Amino acid sequence: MKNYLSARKLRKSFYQRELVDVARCLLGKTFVKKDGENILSGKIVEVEAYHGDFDEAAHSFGRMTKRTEIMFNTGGYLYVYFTYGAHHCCNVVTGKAGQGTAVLIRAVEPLTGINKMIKNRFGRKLKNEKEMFNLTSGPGKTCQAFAITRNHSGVDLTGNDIFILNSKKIKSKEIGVSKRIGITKSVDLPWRFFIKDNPYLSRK
DNA sequence: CCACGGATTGGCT
DNA sequence: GCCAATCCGTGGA
Repeated sequence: MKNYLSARKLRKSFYQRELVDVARCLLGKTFVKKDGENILSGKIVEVEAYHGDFDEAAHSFGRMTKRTEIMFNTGGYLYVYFTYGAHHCCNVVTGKAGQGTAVLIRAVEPLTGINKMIKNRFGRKLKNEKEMFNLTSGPGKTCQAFAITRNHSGVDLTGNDIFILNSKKIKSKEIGVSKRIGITKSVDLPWRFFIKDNPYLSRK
């Protein structure tokens, strides 16, 4: 197997930059979770940005609560929330203390630990090849495949459990931009970013 | 204490 | 394409 995991771990200085810059730069990077014997990893192919100051769709908008406290920390931590009584979604906290800025990981392309991801998602083997593209093609799916729950909210991304590895920067012309998905407020902000034509996107 | 709605998903029409 | 499932965070009484 190609050694996807030899690259260097992203440091706090990467995360503590401006929200949208971090969001775009996260595309193509390798999201990693150590899981006992397994190393689960995937290439980040779709993200969305959320901002506490003026973005009404953000959980951090207007107020800090116990749940969203981690979003107001300095960049470089994980924020995980539970929604619709069924799904977890994970975010990368960015920027400076007090900003309430974070990037939602919406989809990844599986790289290593794929059999474990399949087990976590479906509890069985794949029925067909097509199901590979249903493994991590959404924020809830990705958390399920990586077995990430709100117990992981607050994890330090410069630690050894969950982190992101550097990679070559994705070219601007390869990055698609759109409005965010599934929200009802601040719907017009063009803050969804994705790698064009990647088969693991949550939608085209 | 109670009511309400959600940064989604998958199944059914 | 439409919509129910399902639990918890949040805010108001």
